[in-house]
Amino acid sequence: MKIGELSKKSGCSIQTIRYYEGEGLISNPERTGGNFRVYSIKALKELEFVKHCRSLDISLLDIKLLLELKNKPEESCASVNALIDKQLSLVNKRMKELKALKTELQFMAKTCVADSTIEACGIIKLIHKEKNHEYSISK
Amino acid sequence: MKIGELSKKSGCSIQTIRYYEGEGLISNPERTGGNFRVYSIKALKELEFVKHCRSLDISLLDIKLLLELKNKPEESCASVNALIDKQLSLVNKRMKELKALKTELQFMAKTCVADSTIEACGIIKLIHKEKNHEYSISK
DNA sequence: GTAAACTATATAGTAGCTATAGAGTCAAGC
DNA sequence: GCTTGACTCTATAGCTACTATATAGTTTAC
Repeated sequence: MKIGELSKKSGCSIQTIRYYEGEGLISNPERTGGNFRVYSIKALKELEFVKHCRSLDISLLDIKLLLELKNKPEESCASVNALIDKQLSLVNKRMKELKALKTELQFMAKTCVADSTIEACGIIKLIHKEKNHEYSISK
Repeated sequence: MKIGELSKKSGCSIQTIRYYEGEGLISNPERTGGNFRVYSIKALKELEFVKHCRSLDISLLDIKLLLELKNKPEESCASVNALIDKQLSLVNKRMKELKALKTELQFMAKTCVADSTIEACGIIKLIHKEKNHEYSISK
């Protein structure tokens, strides 16, 4: 198949496929006489692996690492494990941040009574007042 | 004060301060004879406003919008409100995604029994098998 | 034979910074 | 007066993971 078909089957854009090739995440395809890329089912599998890793938010660099590890099937899988753990703690960290963000934004939303003017708007004042200290709910 | 002091007081890097200036998020400072930037407390306040917005993950574009709104104190604050609401739904969306991610990563972590080989590692297999369907916990 | 659909490469743009190169400025100490 | 070190200046490139564009060549259908 050509790149357009691979794109449809994989759900990756044509640009992204070429980009992944350039980054060495999928193997270089054969070419037709007219220099068009030709892909096999194996290539689709490769691409799907990368795509799934990306859906897990694994960085391209780490995906490369995983691919290298896949080529050493006899080695300990501790490194694969470590990578997933790292990914998990990344996700946990970002979730914490988002939760704090959410609380603060909700607090802001509450301080604005609709149909007021910007001058009187609680939100702008809030952004000004708050600095390093907590958004003083109590006290 | 000069940019180094402003950087320390605000917690923004020197580069970032110059970048914000270029983007029009803080006003252009006076210059000394030797072309050094000179800042006042007002400038520090401006920078803190931007920084606080950034800590709320508000985009530079939206911060610009907020700054414009601040200059029209007599207008309705509905737009400020809308901006915060937009930000909130963004955060909610990302939190959902992260939760799904977390569940999947945790599932993966469980499938790996330490000290196995990569060949036998459940994680790599999992990344291969999973496609569009759920990571079949039940069934 | 030609027009539409597809593909190729190269390059620039996105967000929000950070890092670097190369040069100029300023204050303190000798 | 001169040097040294700390600071600042601008301009440019780099980061991640793509997306978009320009320009050109290739296939396929009618």
